[in-house]
Amino acid sequence: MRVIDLAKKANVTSETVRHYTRLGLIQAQRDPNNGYQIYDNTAFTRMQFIQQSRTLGFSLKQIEEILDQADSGDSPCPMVRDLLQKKVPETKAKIAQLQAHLATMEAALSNWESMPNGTPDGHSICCLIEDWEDKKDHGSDH
Amino acid sequence: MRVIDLAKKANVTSETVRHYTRLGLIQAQRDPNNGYQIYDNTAFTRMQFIQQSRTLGFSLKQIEEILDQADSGDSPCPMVRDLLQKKVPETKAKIAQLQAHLATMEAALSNWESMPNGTPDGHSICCLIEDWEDKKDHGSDH
DNA sequence: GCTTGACCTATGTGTTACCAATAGGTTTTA
DNA sequence: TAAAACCTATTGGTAACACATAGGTCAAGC
Repeated sequence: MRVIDLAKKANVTSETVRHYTRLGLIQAQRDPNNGYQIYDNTAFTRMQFIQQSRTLGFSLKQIEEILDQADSGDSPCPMVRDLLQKKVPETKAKIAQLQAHLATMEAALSNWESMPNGTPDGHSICCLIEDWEDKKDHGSDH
Repeated sequence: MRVIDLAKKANVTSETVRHYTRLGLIQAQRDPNNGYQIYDNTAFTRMQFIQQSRTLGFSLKQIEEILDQADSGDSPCPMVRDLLQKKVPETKAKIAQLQAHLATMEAALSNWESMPNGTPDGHSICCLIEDWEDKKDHGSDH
């Protein structure tokens, strides 16, 4: 398989295949005639594995570690379990933050419905944001 | 005020102040003696405004547009309202995605409790991820 | 008077996971 | 045979800074 064949098979762009190859996540042989990258089914399997892992929220760096561990003969499973167990609370925190964020936006929008569009006068930049500002000091962002 | 004074007053790092200055979000005079940046209270007001806007989820690029519009004498309020109204559904979508993600992770973790740590044999990289893979095909991740 | 430490300057690099553009070589197809 | 579609490697872009570099400035203490 050449770049585009693997890309189509794995349903990604050619750039993504090249990117993973550059990072060493998948391996390729070289066609001696023209220097093209040649991929085999192992590469496709790894592509699938990478996509599974990305769906689970792993970064490419973490995936690299998982693959390295597997390549060196050790079972990456305990590591994977650990990583996921750490990701769960992180994801929960992110969700909570976004939800707080959303509440802030919706509160601002409903507050603003009754407010005029102030024309800047040198003191105020946007009365909507500045007036809303008085009502906070209880939500911490980050 | 010098960089660090404004930074302390606005509760950010000096780097952030310099960053905003480089982007033109806040303005500074130069001390003719040594070339240091000198900030006045307008800069502090804008720093506060920027932080308010960031809390509301605006990007620096959007904030730049808001400030530009205010600086050129137009009220940015309608634009701000529009931007926020667009952000609300985006944020809801992000939350939904993260929640789906979380459910995937938790399902994987509970599925894996009963599974062994496979040692890689050349066919399997991490049985946990690969076995779990069979059970999907119904959740689309972006 | 001089060193130390804390500050300042500008610039460049790193972060994430790619995408896009460049410039050039190769293969396929009409 | 020429154009279209592919390949190569390298570079720069994305967001919002953090950090490092190399050098200049300034206050205080010895």
